[in-house]
Amino acid sequence: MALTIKDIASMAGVSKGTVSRVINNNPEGVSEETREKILKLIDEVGYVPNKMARSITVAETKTIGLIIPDVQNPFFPQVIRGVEDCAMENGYTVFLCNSDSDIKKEQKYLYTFLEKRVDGIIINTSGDLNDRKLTTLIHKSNIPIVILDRKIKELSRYPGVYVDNARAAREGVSYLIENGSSNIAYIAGVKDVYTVEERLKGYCMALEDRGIILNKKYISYGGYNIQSGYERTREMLSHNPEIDGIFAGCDTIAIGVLKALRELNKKVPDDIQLLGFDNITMSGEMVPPITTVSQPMYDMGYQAARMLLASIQDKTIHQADQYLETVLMIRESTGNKHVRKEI
Amino acid sequence: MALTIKDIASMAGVSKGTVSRVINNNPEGVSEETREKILKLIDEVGYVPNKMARSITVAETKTIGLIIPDVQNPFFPQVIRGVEDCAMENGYTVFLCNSDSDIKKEQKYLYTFLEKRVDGIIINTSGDLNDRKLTTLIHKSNIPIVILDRKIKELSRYPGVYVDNARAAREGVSYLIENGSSNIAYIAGVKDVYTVEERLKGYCMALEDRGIILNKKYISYGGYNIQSGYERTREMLSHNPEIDGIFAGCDTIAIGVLKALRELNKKVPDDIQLLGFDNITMSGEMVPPITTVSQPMYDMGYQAARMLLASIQDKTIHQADQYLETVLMIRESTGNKHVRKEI
DNA sequence: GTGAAAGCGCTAACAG
DNA sequence: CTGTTAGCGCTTTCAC
Repeated sequence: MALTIKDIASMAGVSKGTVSRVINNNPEGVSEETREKILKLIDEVGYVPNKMARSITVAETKTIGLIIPDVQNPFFPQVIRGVEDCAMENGYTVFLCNSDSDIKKEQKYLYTFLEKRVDGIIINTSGDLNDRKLTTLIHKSNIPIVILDRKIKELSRYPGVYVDNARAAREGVSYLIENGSSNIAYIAGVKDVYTVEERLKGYCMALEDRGIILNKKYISYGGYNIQSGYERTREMLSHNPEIDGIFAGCDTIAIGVLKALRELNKKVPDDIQLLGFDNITMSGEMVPPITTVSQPMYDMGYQAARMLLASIQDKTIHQADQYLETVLMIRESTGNKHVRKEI
Repeated sequence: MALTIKDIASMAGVSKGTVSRVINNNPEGVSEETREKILKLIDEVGYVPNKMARSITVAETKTIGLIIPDVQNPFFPQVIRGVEDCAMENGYTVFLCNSDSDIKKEQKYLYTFLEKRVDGIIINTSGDLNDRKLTTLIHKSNIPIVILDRKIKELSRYPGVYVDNARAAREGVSYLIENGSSNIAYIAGVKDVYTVEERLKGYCMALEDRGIILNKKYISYGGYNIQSGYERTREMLSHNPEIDGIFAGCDTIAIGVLKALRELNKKVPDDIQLLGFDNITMSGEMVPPITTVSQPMYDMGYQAARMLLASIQDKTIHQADQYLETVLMIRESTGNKHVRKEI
């Protein structure tokens, strides 16, 4: 149906090889004259080279696969954008796949990536792949992979880009304590997820630093959504009215927490200080604006892609894990209670 | 390097054809016995069929391309998810591309899709493609396309899924008027964008319905972000302090508007009513929750994909444009001023 | 500088 | 039921 290199060759009265050299911008092996003639012809007749066919012979697709739990979670659009920008700058196109943190879907997508011979994969999962055969296939395929944000046991041999969640959480929770909170709840994300556990470590360390004894009742696991943050906060406060600080597992949860506090007539930060995590755009637009641990989301995506492209280009070098910096964004949901009360 | 169908064939002592029949689940033409033998072998040695190679011979890639302005705009994640879900359910993988509404990038991506021989394209652009040659290539390629949300002049021959922006805006603005506003500003999106102009029509109709004369000073065009909504509102109110209602071009803008109103100590809705558009998650979480025109974003994506897959399967049928329903989500940023004042 | 030929991994008749 | 053959559209030696 569509024009092929063969058509162009015969139309131009040259061989396929020559046309091939031209469309690949092969600098040598073709005279300026014929090159221009062919280029002009291609333009006139509207020939679009079939990259699929090229890919099969050169064994590279200029395509990378990206698996994330869900684009609808506000954390991801920025990292996706980082990945895509870097990919695009280097001539790669990206397959975007939402796994819903469902192992079955992750497996399916990974296998599809293998079938489609993507040049590399960036993946953010909730935990383990749990499929010995798949991981074997992946290893054997020799395809470069970089892990994003959450470590994966079966894929521990691959490099990744992370943030020091424990350190960041420790810093944030310490700030809460410094500003007068001592009964701090951790309205966390899903149990057993790497980042959730790391942040728990940080939370515990901060308490320990100040000699505050950990109260397990103050920890609640659940979904990464507003509703879940809202419900768990109401639940938490009904049982533990003494709570005067809340560390939310992510900003989306924090927004739900804030909603609950508003309904319960708790003043933020006077009655209860609130700390989020991520620094999604909306966290700064709430009333009050939420203090949060800012993650370099765009950069995480961008760096992951850079790393991946580097391993694609040189499969022999072993990339080292990369840890990006977080910064505590102090806004109005936290603050020194004593100072405030004195006003 | 990797195993090929040929390797499997020789290992199993059969021909490539037989292996091909097995991996394609071709129901006939192969005995249960050899089928199982081959399947077992494939599993043991870890062979992953090369879909690239398959694609070139069967002329289908099971891939679709999706172009949107920017994943980071909260409107898109849901539509992307709708597209992806439908694609995935039907065995397709999607290329996600962010164009930033930049014609050059749109052209580049479109050309890449042609080169990679995607089976279909879903596109949301800001306006015209402005590239006669490209559109010719697209037409000649005979590739199915569906337009998403915004009509495109050069691609008017393709079907799309839309919302009746004019009707929706008219309904929303009418609601503002019914509740006592008469000096209503339209803090719009980017000028000349299809949806922006359609909503303007609705705004004008609503005014006309009630005999309110259009004041052009009340219309402001600008970016789809919080900052822009914020700045334009301050500007607008400084020149036109009589304004008692604002129709924001989208919810992101509305959030910026709200921020400005808060700073200016304008009570919402008592002093100024606020109406948004889209119904992104956060619009319901603001204080006060924003009344907005709810668009079925996920469904728009899902239906666009359905439509596309239908045209892929049957290139001869001509799909009709599809208009999805909006609903006015009445929340607390609007309300009857007189009733409120009487309280 | 250019053409011819072989081959990439797979599918699709066509025989038998 | 299975093997053989001829491509699919392109790249890549290797001669000339």
